[in-house]
Amino acid sequence: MPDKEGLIKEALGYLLEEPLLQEIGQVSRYKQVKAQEVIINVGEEFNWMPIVIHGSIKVSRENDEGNELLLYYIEGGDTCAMTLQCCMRKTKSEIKATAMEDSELLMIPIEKTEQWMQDYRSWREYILQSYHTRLTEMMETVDAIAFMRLDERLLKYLKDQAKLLGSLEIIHTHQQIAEDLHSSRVVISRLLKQLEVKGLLTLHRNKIILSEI
Amino acid sequence: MPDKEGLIKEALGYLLEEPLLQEIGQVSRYKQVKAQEVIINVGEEFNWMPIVIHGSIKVSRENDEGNELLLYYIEGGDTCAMTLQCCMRKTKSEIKATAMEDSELLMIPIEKTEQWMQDYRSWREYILQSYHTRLTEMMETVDAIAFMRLDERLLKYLKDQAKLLGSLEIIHTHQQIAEDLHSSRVVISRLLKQLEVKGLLTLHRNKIILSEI
DNA sequence: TTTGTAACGTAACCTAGGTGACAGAAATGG
DNA sequence: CCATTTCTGTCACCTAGGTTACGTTACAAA
Repeated sequence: MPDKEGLIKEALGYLLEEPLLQEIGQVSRYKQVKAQEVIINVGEEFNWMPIVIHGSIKVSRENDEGNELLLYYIEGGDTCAMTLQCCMRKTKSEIKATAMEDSELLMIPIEKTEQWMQDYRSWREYILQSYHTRLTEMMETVDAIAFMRLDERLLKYLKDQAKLLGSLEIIHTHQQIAEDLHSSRVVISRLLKQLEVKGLLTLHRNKIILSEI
Repeated sequence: MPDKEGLIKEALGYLLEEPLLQEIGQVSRYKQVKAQEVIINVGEEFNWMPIVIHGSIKVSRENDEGNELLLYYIEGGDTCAMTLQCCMRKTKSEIKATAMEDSELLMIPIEKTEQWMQDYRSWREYILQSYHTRLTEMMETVDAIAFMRLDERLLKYLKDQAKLLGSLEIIHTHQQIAEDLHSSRVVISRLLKQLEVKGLLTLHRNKIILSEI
């Protein structure tokens, strides 16, 4: 177990009040997840509210027919409001959360969150801000699906990944990308090849290297 | 001016605490809007948080190139969390809100909302519930755009409208429908004709009559 | 009654993207 | 080393939906 208090302070110190940080230190559970690990799946119930203190999480939607679509990412310091609500109303999750890299989470027992809404102004703002960020990102997602062409979405996807993981090398198969964008492998291969011809990236097995962000 | 206290009690009485209802009565402004009236537009700032007490509001996204897309509806008793946040952070609206029928709104001054978050449990729950509902509806919208075919979306759209306005007669031109679904008039006419041939509806000038909900 | 206009119908055509099929290249595991 | 799997490239083909174009209705105003 690393220095939990230190990690909390580092990740959340600029967002939350000191006494709240201490409470978090007392009641939260520290958890490490490996890259590609599924943290929550559609239909599951969940009694802890996760806060990402290090790493990044991919949140996607999956419907009954197995169609999948990437919705947004959660980075260090963020939480997932959708999960929060899933906890508080004791409803089932409508989303799937997957670690994009090895990450560290704080798990907060839900019974605390309601109390903190009452006691801490910074907690209220944190939660509301989280909801707002998620809604805004959902809008961007809607924009992308509704208004952009697949090749533009693909390029945006690659650049987002690069920014998030801080590397121009994207370790993915075409199949994985196709799933995130809800397309098919053949189409992704085709469009990637076009982007390569334009000089925007180079293709390798399991790996794509962007020329620039 | 109608009996504002009565309206408030009727629309929000089962959601909010009595003392809060009284405060709302004191500080809110009552506003009537006509059908098709634009309540908020993209890029505008807004200093009041609206609560719909009667009628229904259509919320849509519009981007720089003038592309439009229907996101969700707000019905009686609901508020628009996106607007709330737009107020609290003093940021510009990312959405457009249009009255679908003659409607009545309560306008709450934003400086109250933060205070109420502290004082009233029912207010906190109301706001969080609103955010959650909006997020859930955004997910449904994403599902629809990403996974459904246009004819299915069109039928869903018509049924949603019928349910919302409580009538099988939908007063819209094909052009208006095309804008809400981000398609083109020709395509909508084509698909409507197909649905008519299948016996699911009948077509008239400015009007579509559904066979059933 | 005529005339102008907004709404609707429909045909011909185009393109983005999905599908199936198959071959070659790269890794992996005995 | 070979065998197997996994990934990628690239055919040919199909379909949903967008676009252009133009005619036909319905209705309102004069």
